[in-house]
Amino acid sequence: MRRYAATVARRLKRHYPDATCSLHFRSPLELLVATILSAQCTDERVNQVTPGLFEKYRTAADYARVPQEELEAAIRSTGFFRNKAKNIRACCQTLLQQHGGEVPSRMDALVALPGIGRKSANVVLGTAFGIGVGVVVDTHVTRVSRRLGLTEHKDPEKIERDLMALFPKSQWIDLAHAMVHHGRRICTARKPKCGACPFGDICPRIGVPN
DNA sequence: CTCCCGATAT
DNA sequence: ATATCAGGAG
Repeated sequence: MRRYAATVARRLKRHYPDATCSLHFRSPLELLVATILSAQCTDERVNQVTPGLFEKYRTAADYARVPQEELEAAIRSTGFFRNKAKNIRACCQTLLQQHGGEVPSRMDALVALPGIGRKSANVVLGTAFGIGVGVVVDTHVTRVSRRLGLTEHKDPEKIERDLMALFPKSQWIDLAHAMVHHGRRICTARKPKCGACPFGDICPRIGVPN
């Protein structure tokens, strides 16, 4: 299984060598906000909203004092806009009260923020700070990992443990980015392009829908 | 488990 | 019409 995982890692690296976070951001705070917006929403849609958002609100203090309805209107098209606006505001209020207005670079502090779960914390740690304390397990990583037979689990935290056991820590950040890109381009949820898949010869679920 | 929710592909 | 999109909270 470890040998198989190494093969998967090598091919992912070969086919998605420049895979990186596709959310647009210039600071840990911008990535934190973009990550909250990305829940059940395409990164492409988030990237249409964030330029105007980041121009208008620059600091945690800006988000902490913006009226709820004003922020809702600015992020409406990303869906779940009431929850997301509430979380961004509460999140930034906590940043001001407990972290000097800065985004913390520790897992325990990040997951304690309202609206930030383990997945979002892993995104911020890995992409903004270069710290791979875990593996980002989102909808794409879940689907790709299961189809490739790297895990049998459905619970993201159990999938994360399986991936952490199968791949060396040095690969965790790039691994998730590559899997996300693979999940978007080839191993799609609805109609996977198995004919064009680089794992066509080794995938246990090649041609098997869902 | 349910709810939150708009935009897009199928 | 329905499934899905870099989820999280109650």
